[in-house]
Amino acid sequence: MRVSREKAAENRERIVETAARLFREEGFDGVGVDAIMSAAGLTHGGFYGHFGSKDDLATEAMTRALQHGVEKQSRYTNLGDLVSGYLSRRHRADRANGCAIAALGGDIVRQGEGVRSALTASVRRHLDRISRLLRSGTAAGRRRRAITTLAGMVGALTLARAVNDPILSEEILETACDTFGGLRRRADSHSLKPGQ
Amino acid sequence: MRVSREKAAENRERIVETAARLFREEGFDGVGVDAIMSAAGLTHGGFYGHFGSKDDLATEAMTRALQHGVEKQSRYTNLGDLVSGYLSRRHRADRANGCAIAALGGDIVRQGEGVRSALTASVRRHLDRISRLLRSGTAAGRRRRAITTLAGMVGALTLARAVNDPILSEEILETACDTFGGLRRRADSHSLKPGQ
DNA sequence: TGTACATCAGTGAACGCGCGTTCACTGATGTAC
DNA sequence: TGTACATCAGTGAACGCGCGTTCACTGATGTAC
Repeated sequence: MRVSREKAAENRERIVETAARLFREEGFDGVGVDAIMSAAGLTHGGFYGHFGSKDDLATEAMTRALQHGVEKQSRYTNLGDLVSGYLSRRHRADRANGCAIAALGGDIVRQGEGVRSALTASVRRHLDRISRLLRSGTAAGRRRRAITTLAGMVGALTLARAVNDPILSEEILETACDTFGGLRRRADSHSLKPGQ
Repeated sequence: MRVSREKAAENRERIVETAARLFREEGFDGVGVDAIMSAAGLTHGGFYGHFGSKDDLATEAMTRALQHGVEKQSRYTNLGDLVSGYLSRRHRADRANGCAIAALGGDIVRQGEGVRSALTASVRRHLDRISRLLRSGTAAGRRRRAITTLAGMVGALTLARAVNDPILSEEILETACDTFGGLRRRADSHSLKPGQ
């Protein structure tokens, strides 16, 4: 059942993309080689013709997912849109196609250096991206705000997903969206009224 | 090799505490029943005398870890200390005894309802705690700031741990610490200088 | 208080299943002439 | 362009290991008298 080189390359590509989705959805240990290959429309035996090990695929798939994330953020031309896209109900519900840092951030510490380097590069680009969208302040100040904004986004999405209660989840999403997106920045950062 | 009831209760307790540490360090799938029991100074066979399944232990251990987290935060009397304790090098390095939300937040979505309910309760208590430490603003404003502060803390710790480069990690930790802890609140939230 | 027996916490071997990985095989693709 | 052969992408059975779980057994603890 040989397949054309072109088709084989497509298959490999599809395996990586499928894995990138499944890993984000189920975690690294939550999905097996068999499940990935099936989801890609192949059988598990062919896996090692494409990759040296499941770990190798994990590295490649994560790198891919992180790249997608950067590309997605690069489309935005203002911070409010970027943040409300990230902190949306859609993103909260769709782990499989969403931010790899939020989906697997906690597990990435235990992954190989390849994945961690890819993540670090991705974080840097996100920070540059956000920093560029900030309209005011010094370069250093914008850098700091980029860091706190990214941290706030990742943390808020993690919390909104982890929490059991839809109302609290919604509250987290909306509040973080308003604050980090810029709507409530001044109002929330310190008291409106003097006294106490 | 029967053991006194008191000793047996201690053993059970030690299993839960050990599991709470190991799960945070290695993830739910990263550590087996055998490893947990060994670390607790017992053999794996006795496990099912204490728990119905590994999942049952996971629920109990996570609940415990989350409680510890709330207790730890409750000791602080001002926000700056709380945040700089959370966003410290020590906490970054010590996943095993640190915040369960940051360590396992991404995996908790896939856990049972028991764990998620415990996490939700824990988030609520953290928010109340932080809200109470905020000195200024309306109740609603403090609530919002509590949410963005918690999100920022969790996200910053996750990023600082995940990132490969110690310098970037440090920068994230310090910036988030200053901003969410209150030191740079006004300076970062909007431009210091008019123009541009 | 002391003795005899029942209980049961913990032990370690064993089971079964799933998962990562290997391998002999198939048959379509690619290539040499 | 057509034919003959080599290559190799993909298949599916099989292997081995680890892990969650079970179980017969041990011997100290708890209890009844």
